[in-house]
Amino acid sequence: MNDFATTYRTAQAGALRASAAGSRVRLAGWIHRRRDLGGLVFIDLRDRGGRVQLAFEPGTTPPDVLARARELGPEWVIGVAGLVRQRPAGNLNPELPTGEVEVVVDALQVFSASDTPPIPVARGGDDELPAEDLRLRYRYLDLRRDELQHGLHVRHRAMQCVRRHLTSEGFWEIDTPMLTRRTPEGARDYLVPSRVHPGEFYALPQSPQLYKQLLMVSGYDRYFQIARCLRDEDLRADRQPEFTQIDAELSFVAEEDVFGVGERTMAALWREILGVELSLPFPRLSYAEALARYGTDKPDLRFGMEFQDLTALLCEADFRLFAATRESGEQIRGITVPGGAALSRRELDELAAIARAAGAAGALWVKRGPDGLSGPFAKALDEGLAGRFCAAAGLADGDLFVAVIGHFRGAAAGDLSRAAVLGGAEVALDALRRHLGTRLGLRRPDAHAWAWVTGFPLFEWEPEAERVVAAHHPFTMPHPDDVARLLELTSGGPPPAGTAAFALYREGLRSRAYDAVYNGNELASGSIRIHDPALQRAVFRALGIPESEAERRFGFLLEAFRFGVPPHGGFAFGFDRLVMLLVGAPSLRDVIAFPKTTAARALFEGAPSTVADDELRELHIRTTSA
RNA sequence: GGGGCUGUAGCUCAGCUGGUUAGAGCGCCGCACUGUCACUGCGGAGGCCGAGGGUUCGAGUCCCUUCAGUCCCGCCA
Repeated sequence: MNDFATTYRTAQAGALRASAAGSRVRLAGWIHRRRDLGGLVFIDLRDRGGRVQLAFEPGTTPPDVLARARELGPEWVIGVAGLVRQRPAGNLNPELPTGEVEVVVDALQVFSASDTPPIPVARGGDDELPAEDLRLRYRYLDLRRDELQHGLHVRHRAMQCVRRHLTSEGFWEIDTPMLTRRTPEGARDYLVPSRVHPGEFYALPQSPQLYKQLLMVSGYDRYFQIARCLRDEDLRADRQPEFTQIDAELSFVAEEDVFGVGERTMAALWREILGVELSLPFPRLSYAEALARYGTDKPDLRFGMEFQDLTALLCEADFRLFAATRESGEQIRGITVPGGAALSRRELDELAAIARAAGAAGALWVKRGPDGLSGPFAKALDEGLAGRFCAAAGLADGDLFVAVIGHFRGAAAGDLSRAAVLGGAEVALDALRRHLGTRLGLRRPDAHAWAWVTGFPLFEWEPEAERVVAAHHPFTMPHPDDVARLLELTSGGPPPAGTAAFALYREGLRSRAYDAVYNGNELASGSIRIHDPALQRAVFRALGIPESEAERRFGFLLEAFRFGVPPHGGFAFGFDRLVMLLVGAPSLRDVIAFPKTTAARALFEGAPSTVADDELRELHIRTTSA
């Protein structure tokens, strides 16, 4: 056990407890707050371990020390020596772990003074935080606060926990290059100019994807890395330009093997950090099922309120909007909200606005009270239809039903009309489901609803470019039931383009890609990879990538695959997001020591920055603006 | 690339339909105070109202541009 004793101190200030009473200590740290009562001065001394009260009192503290204590300001770094003693009865501070003791100081040394801090470190309970730009500009001060220190402590513990666990499952931690080759697919790369090769650039890795597959080819069997990844894309509260992944890859595995490793790792984390025992295995949910039941590939499974398709029933009603679906082929889907009839009229009106904001034409609601149904379309249901509607929707007294009309994705594969592909009424109903879940307190922070979502589509359609792209990445193994169809569609002939490509997409081919979802957050994704060169060629052909181009882009991986590839697959968990959720922080910035702003600027050190012309010349770079 | 919100004292904020000397709390400085722990009391200093332009007799307030932060859509294989 480390007691933090050094040349400057005998103990950590924040670690003092009643058991230390009676002993002499030397402490060092920052002045958190000073309370000068005239004859008597109290100072809260802070170090990484917490805070302890120092008492400067006449009689014990020498007069010159007491006088100098009056001159000290917040955030000065001092060292003191004195006696730890039990606080007088009635003067304990139950708020502080050190609150039973105090240190009566008899010697004081100032290591360094501090200017008045531009942002406060010691805050009052309900003070607002300073503006984000100031917090980032003075990050070293913000990091002194308990909340951020706690976030980084949990981050450290989580990292060690993951390393310990994966090591126990036979994984080797292997690091991979930061200077790598640009990949045209996917996110924008950060580029690094080469000085020795004029006009050539490295790219910083978006992920160690290709390297970890090469490690499998090399026979390393089980690899992991807590990997830094960099993507030059626009940011969000939960997206930073550089971020950290728990990246792992295994050989000779199928989905279930990968899921087992992933969920045992998460179970270890939740146990270590939250003391919560996750229930294993996580539920598995197909992508199609997730879309049909929740309208999203990352459903919040802490509560029900599943989508119900009542098109056939409701289009019988004497209601123009419903009847119109017989012509348009749109669907009427909705959710039953238990106890939702208690919502105010104002809240009910708000629902349509939420649906519109999410791209739907609106939302319709009906509630069931003691006197039957009421709401916008209640009158359109005659007694018989109303009865069948309540039975079908499971609508009990006090419940609310909210419906959205439109084209819903997630119908059976093969039923993907073009409108359904591009539509997205499910987005609106998902927004309503999440809104109502929050409103009714169903998204409890102490509930831990994990799931693996499987069988993601193999391809996505890019409408602007009129082409098919890999939904996950081009090395993702197609779903076994869809391989035959893929080979059939891509056998011979030129790569499909335009309508031929769209027809291929419309097949709804599935892949062996999967996500881990937690309380409505996507926290990991991965896949079983292709290890069969013929199948890989078929996928490239489907993607419209000629062999020569595939060779140019991914040559080193394809070449490696000619020399014996094991079946393999893996996952990557978003580590920053995990930590953010584990500590309940509102932003990724609170669990990263030195984060960037949403404009990808580093306010503390001032990056990015301009570079002198002669330095640019050395890198063979000429800029066109700024 | 698009949209919303924010920018007034070191910090957090108020400042009405445009009106004379721009306020509060915290912090800071000074004085008093022997059991405080967001100490308390009294006094004081502190403002280019993000920047630039415009409208007006007059702009913190209205308009345009721009910068910064933030949230969202697009984007993020």
